[in-house]
Amino acid sequence: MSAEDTFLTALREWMEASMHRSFHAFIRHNRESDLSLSQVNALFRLYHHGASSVNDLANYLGVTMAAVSQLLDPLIDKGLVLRSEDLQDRRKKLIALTEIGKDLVKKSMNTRHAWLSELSGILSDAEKEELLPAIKFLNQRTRELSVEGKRPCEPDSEK
Amino acid sequence: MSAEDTFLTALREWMEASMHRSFHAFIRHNRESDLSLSQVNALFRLYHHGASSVNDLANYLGVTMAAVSQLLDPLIDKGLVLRSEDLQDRRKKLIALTEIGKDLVKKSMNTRHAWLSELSGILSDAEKEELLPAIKFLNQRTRELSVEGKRPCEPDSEK
DNA sequence: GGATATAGTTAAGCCCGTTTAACTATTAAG
DNA sequence: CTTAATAGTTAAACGGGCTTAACTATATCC
Repeated sequence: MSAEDTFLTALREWMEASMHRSFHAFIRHNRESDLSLSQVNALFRLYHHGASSVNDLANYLGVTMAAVSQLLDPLIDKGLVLRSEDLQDRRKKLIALTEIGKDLVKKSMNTRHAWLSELSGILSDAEKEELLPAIKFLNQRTRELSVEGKRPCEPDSEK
Repeated sequence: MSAEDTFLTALREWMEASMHRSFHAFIRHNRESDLSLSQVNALFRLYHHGASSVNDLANYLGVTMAAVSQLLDPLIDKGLVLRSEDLQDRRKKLIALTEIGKDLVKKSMNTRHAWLSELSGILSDAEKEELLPAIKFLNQRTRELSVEGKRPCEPDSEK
């Protein structure tokens, strides 16, 4: 097994375990909220990508603009999201998170990642100190990957 | 900021970025398949937890047994899952992944984690070698965490 | 043995997220 | 100016996932 493969295998194992642990919390949390999966995904997209058009969100979520337009209404009513005109092109609308919306996303992420505290709990201070640089390094290099904002998503349909 | 906080913050940032990158691929992949979210979750549960009863799956998914019983039918038709009697308690059924089912889960995970290859690609061999012990260590300690979780499927083959 | 509880399936009906289609408004093209 | 294309909204209809309720079968308790 090459060094490349060993590294990828270890990384994949870490991701599988992480996703599995985070996912259950996510599904349950989502079911308890009165938001649909698409609504939650839209909020996360806005959180990571910044203000977007309805079309962007539709492409990202893989649904029609009509669906997005409708799923946004309750989000606006709840004050999670703001819908304003794009001054460059007045056909477009700019969808953006409000502070309340951002808080909700952060809270949701913390629920998903509650198990990380548990993990942190069984590590000694020395171990954490030793791991920290590696994690920070991974974060930094991941940020460099295909910089956000490059392209909302792949145009799988003609666009 | 305490060492504990610094560590947790770094870990959380890593998880947020990972989840965000993996999630889009997951949603799209899921939408393209003709499986519902619950069906996919059931398959993942079976993969990580091993053979389960209908009741177990219902609790895990947060739905009724009736729902599980119905969502399993197509999975059995497709040959992804096997439904057999529990010899200890003949009221129960044992739901288990077939080889085809395991392959599908693995394939799905690889799609989700495709971006890891991209990450690996921008790292030098020296960097990977330096990161490897930290990742392996995290994997090991995470495995110890498992209170709820059972053993995953034996990692028999690599794809 | 008889009563009750648990595990699972089936069918009917509901809910709600999505699509389709029709419409408005703005921009771009000829 | 006229025509076509793009962005978004709205309403109606569809479809699928879930629940409830009724039923079968096995296990447990007295």
